[in-house]
Order: sequence, then structure tokens, then C-alpha cells
Amino acid sequence: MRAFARRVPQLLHLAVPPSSPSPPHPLLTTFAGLCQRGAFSDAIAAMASLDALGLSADSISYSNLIKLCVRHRAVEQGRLVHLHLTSGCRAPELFLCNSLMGMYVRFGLIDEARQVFDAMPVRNVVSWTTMISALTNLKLDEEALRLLNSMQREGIAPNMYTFSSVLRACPTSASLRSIHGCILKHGLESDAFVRSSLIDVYSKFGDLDYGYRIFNETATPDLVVWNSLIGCFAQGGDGYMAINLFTQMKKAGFFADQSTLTSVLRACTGMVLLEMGRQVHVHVLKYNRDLILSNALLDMYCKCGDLEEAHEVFCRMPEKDVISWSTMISGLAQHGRSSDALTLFESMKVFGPKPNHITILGVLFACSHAGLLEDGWLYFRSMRQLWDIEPGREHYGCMVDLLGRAGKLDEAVKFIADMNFEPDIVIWRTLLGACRVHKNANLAAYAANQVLRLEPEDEGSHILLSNIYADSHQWTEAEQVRMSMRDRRVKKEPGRSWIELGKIIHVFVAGDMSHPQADGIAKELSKLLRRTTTLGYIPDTDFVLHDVGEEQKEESLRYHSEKLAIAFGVMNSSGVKPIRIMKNLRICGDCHAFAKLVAKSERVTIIIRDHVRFHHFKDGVCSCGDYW
DNA sequence: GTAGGGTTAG
Repeated sequence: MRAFARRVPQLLHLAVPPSSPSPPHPLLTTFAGLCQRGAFSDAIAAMASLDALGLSADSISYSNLIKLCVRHRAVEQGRLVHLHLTSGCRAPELFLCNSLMGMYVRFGLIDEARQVFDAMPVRNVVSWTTMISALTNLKLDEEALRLLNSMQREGIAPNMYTFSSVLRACPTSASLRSIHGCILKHGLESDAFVRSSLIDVYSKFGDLDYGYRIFNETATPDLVVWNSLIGCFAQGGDGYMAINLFTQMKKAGFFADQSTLTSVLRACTGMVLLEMGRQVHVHVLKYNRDLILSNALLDMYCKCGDLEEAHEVFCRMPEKDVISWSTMISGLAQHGRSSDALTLFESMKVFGPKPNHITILGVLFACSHAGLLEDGWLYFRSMRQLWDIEPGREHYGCMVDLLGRAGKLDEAVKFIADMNFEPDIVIWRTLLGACRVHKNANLAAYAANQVLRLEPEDEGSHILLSNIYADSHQWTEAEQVRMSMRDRRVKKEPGRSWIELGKIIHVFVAGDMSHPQADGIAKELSKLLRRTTTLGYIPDTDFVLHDVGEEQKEESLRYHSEKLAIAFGVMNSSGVKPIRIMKNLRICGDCHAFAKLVAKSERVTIIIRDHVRFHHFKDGVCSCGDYW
């Protein structure tokens, strides 16, 4: 055997005359050079010549050319390369098929990518992953999961690339746990990409603690893993934790990038921390071309009450998208600047992007809060015609608000009855609010009962209903409502107001006098009550339960959290900057009247943000025009 | 040739 093997070369030498291998066709050499150098259009032209001569080049050149198509976003040329590779019934090799799929995915041509995928005689993990991640990006979750199963059935093991993208397609936390199990089985749980996805998806299912646990098990989290966690807390409503983690991240030696800053701004927005938001703004400056970050900054200024700065940010944005416009329009509307909001919307129609359903919500909000009945109807009706936007539940809610505030209660009821869907609690609460403003007791009782049917523990509706009965001397009914409250142990979410002073947040809870300066605040409050009384302030006891004596009612109004905050704000006011107060609940009518008069008597501007909108109090009037 | 994190309302 050994002797034979030694003889083979000699035999070959005899059979084939000695000659050097034939040189490649010069066009092939040229083509390879063009593809390598990135001479895109010349390479495409050379490919056409190859076609004419029936020549095929090497895979590396084709791979380079596909990359060039992607870089030049040249869809048609990409298709030509595809055609060239399959001409003469050739099947491109696996590696090139994957490249072609990737190209189509980047072009957003999922169907064409799928055709390449389906035609492949052999597929590897890259082929499957390219398809799966394209599907998850398009939110075609079911199909993505189906492909994950198929690939496993065909004996192809998913890798970390596959899992990091397919995790986002989990429809339930049960399916997430099942895929998490697969990840552990394949030993891929320590991959940073897989981890950040796991943290993200567990948090999206509301399990922030589990996300945090995965984070804590990460020996060396990278920036994206930090960002995942910070983002999850910021979005999940725990802004304090988000900011805390941000501090820890900096201590661990990482620098915040656009994503970190966006999440931190969102946390500031959620907690209404204007001063902290301003500090973050300094770091945002170097990323002024980042649209998402700029939008977050804009929103922070709107929601934290500095509309001038928000407008400044908006004007300076080199590029604006539909979110930028919508945020600014809603911001103006929430600050009571309805006509500015509508003017901006008109200019958006001319210079801006196509409005979406959220833009229209801001516009309708502006109309309803300024009593612009006709405009509201016009915008509502034009949604379908002009922008092909189907009005959703929220738009109907805005219209009920618009009609209700304008005192057209009968029309509002008819509008609700004509809706295509069942009215939800938001609609009934809206109608109830309008009934309270326009003092329609019968309809209010009806609306309140609808709210309580859907949400039996709604405190505001209980109080309102009880007061309506008490005012019309229906004592039995009033007593029944109060008993129902006791039985259900309806608990009021305590009213909380807060002021950011320096770097300290001073929180005031209704009736709580535990603040270190409580004595001073009580004295200031008494002084303010005296001064405003001379200007005509009369405690409005509609906002407390009518089952106590008048004196007690006044006493309970006196220590509403926003009154404590106003007193504290006036004590610490320089008289130049506005006093900014944030409140977790809606401002009460009595405190609203009080704030107007304090602004007048103390010559200060008070800005109170309740959970719906902003009130700017100045010279005895409020920007909401008492219409909120 | 395949992968992870951030923005508007509710």
C-alpha cells in the first residue's frame, strides 16, 4: 500500500504533460479588484460582462459586492447580483445565500429574504438566525417562534445570536421561561447579548426583580447590560432606582451614552425632577443629532414644567420627527397654551411629518381644554379623511371631554351611546368630571355608578356620589354610599405634593406636619389664608365628604398637600423664579382657587403640575382658565 | 453571512 502511494505522483506526472495552471480570465481579475476596492458601479458593470461571457467569479468577490449593494442601499443592483448568482440554474453556495438574505433583510424586503431562505437546499444556524431576527424585528413573533422550533427539529442548534433576538418574540412569561430553559441547556446564559435581552424581556413582563437578579449574576456587565437595566426601571416607573443604578454605573467606570441618558431623562420626567433633568441636559449637548435623546429631553422639559426651555430645544433640533412635533404640541396643550398648540399643528401640516394618532390626541386635548368645540369636531372628523387615522378609544374620550367641558352634556351622552365600542372607565370618569363642573346631579349619579360598576374602589366617585345625594337631601342614598366605602375599605391614595429646592426634594402629604419646618409652614399658611380671604377666598367644601361639620371640612381642606407646598414655596421664594409644585393627584378645586389668590397677594408665579396638566397661576388667574 | 439597550398618549 505504501509502495503504491509513493508511485502515484510518478504516474500522474506521466499522464499529464507538465504545464502551469491556465491563468484566470482577465475580466475575473478585474472584477475581483473592483469588488475589493469598493468601486461599486464599475463592479456592477463588470458583472454584466461576466454574465454575457457566462463566467462565474469567486465567492469572496460576490460577498464583497453584496456588501457594497447594502452600503449603497442599491436595491435593484442587489437583485441583479442575486439574478447573476442563480442564472443557469446555479444554486449559490450556503455562505452567499446567507449574504443575500441579510441584504434583503437590510433593505426591509422580508418576502424576498424568505424566498432565498425557502429555496436553500441546506441551511445553517446563520441562515435560520437571519430569518428569525428579521421576523422578530418586524414583530412577526409567532412566525419567529415557529422557525425556532423548525430549526431545532432539523437538528440545527440555536446559538447566542438566535436567542438574543428570539427572546423578544416571547408572547407570555411562560414561553419566556421555556426559552430561558433552552438557553441554560445550551450553556449560553453568560453571553452579554443574551443577558441584556433576558433582563429586558423579564422586565417587560413586569418582573423587574428577576431582571435585577440576572444583572446581579453578571460578573462584568457591559454598557448595554447596564443600559438595559436602567431603561427597564425608568420605563417601569421606578425612576429612583434608575437614577441610583446610573450613579452605580458611573462608579463602575462606564460613561453614559445616548441610551443611558435617554433613560435617565425619562426617569427625571417620571419623577418630575426638573433640576436633575437640567443637569443631564449638559451631557446631552454633545449628542444633539440624536433624535431619540432630543425627544426625551424635549419631553422632560414639557413634563417638568419648563415650556420655554422645551420650545428652545424643539427649535434647535436639527431634525424633527413625528414624536418631536407631537411632544411639543401636547406640551403646549398641557400648559394651557391651546392656541399655540393648534398653530404649531397647522405648521406641522405644512412643514412637518404626517401626524399620527398621538399627534391628534394632543390636538384634541388642546381643543377640549380651551373649549374649542368647532375646531375639535373639525379635527376629529378630518382624522380619517386627511391622514387615514382611525379614531381610537382615546380620541373618543377626548371628544367626550370636549363636549362635557363645553356643557353639552346631552350631546356627550349621545356621543357615548353612538360609539362603536363599550364605554370604558375613562369615558365615564370624563363625563362625571363634566357633570361636576356643570352641576348636573342626575347625570353625575348615573356616571358615578358606571365608574363604580367598573372600579368599585374608586374613591373620588364615591365622594362625589355621596355629596350629590347629600346636596339633594337624599340622606338614605348618601348613607348607603358611605357604608359601601367603609365596607370596601376604600383607601384614598394619599395626596402628595413636592418641591425641588436645591438638590433636595421636599414632599408634603395631606395632613402630615412632620416636615422639619412644619411650624413655619403652618404660620405661613395661616397668613396666606388671611390674606387670600380678604381677596375673596372662601373654602370650597365640595371637595370633601359631606358627613362632617363645616369646620371640620375646612380643617381637612386646610392641610391639603398642595396648600402645604404653596406655603413652603412662598417661604423659600426669591420672588423671581416661579414656585414649581408637583402633585400626584389632580389638583382640588379649593386649592386651585387658593393658588390663584396667593399668586396675586404674594406677587409670585406658581406652577402646579397635577397628573393631567399644568396650571400656571399669575396675577390671580390660572392658565387653564378654570377649565380643567 | 446572524444578536442586546433609549423617545410621544394611555
